[in-house]
Amino acid sequence: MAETMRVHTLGGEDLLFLTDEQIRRGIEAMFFAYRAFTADPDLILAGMDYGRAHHRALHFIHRDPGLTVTSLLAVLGVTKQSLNRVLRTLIEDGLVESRVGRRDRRERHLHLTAEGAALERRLSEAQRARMRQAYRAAGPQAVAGFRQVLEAMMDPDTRAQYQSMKDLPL
Amino acid sequence: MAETMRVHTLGGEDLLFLTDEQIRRGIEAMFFAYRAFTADPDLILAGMDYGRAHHRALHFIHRDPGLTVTSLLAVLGVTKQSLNRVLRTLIEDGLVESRVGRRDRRERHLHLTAEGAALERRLSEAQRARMRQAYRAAGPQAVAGFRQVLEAMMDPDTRAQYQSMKDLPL
DNA sequence: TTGGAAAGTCAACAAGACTGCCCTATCAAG
DNA sequence: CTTGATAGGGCAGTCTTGTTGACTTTCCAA
Repeated sequence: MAETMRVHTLGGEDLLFLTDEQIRRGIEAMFFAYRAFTADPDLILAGMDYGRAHHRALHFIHRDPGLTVTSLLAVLGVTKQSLNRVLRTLIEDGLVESRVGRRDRRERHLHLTAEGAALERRLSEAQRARMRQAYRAAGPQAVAGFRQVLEAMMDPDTRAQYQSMKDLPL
Repeated sequence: MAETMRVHTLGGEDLLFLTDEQIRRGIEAMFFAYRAFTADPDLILAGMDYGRAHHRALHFIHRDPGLTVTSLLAVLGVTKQSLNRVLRTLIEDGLVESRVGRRDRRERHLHLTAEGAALERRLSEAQRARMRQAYRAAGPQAVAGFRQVLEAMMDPDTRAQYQSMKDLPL
């Protein structure tokens, strides 16, 4: 409340966008958009025994094949035990392969099987279709701003990780 | 995969931002940013008996005091039973007041008590602080783009609801 | 060689979503 | 005044996904 309607000017640029009300609008937009963002893959997963967590695991294994359980843990930001349950079902069902590390045999390196890659592609394509449509509707300049704000919102560690991921082969 | 690296030009404007890889980056940005977005309120809630669901209820009751249970249901997009559990604890703990409708006595109109408003403010301020910092870092043009993309991503019904909400008194 | 640290697994529990079914109170229309 | 629809609530049970705690296997360094 304190800042509501406090509008300034700085270097000739108005700061209307920093009003509490404007920020609240952004918060709500984030909530509604994220719900839509996850809706399509969730619908596909609903039939199977899988959920959103499986999708996330498939996504990051696809993006960085051979990554270890610990790395995946760090990216997903969940506990080892939580990930393990998800990973176990994916391995049992033959979607993910877990290979013992050759240099360090404590490590498990994760890869998608053909079947796993197929599901990943299906989920990913559903999600990308919505994203692509939103990008197309909003245009390149809006997309650039979208990405800027999202990056600025991340925790510094996550942001560093995110930015370094761009180097990975897709 | 089909569209990877397919870059076009349309009216002199490049469509690099529609590459599958670019869209994947957007998807990951969305995931990481949303995690940060909910982190601060979650931390506050962690100590109490409440969770994210309580925060959402408080937010929308604050934004639209006196709304009915059914309206709140529609906004949140959850089932009656799921909301009911949350609402019951909030009412029992004296954060939310449920008033019988005067025109239609079947309806329950929801209001925050002083205590409820205080918690809402505390949660909201934590979330807004991050948002404000991100907005400030990215600048007004980026913020406009951010909002455009998020709106384009929503389901049409949600978008209509979201856009009409701007008329509500805060 | 032995002891600590790291990687991963198993078991049990909690939050919060869901469905299905049942109930009351109220309203509105025939 | 009855009857059907609507608003709200409750109970039981399930599922996903997060948590903590305790355990095994493996590695490495003193």
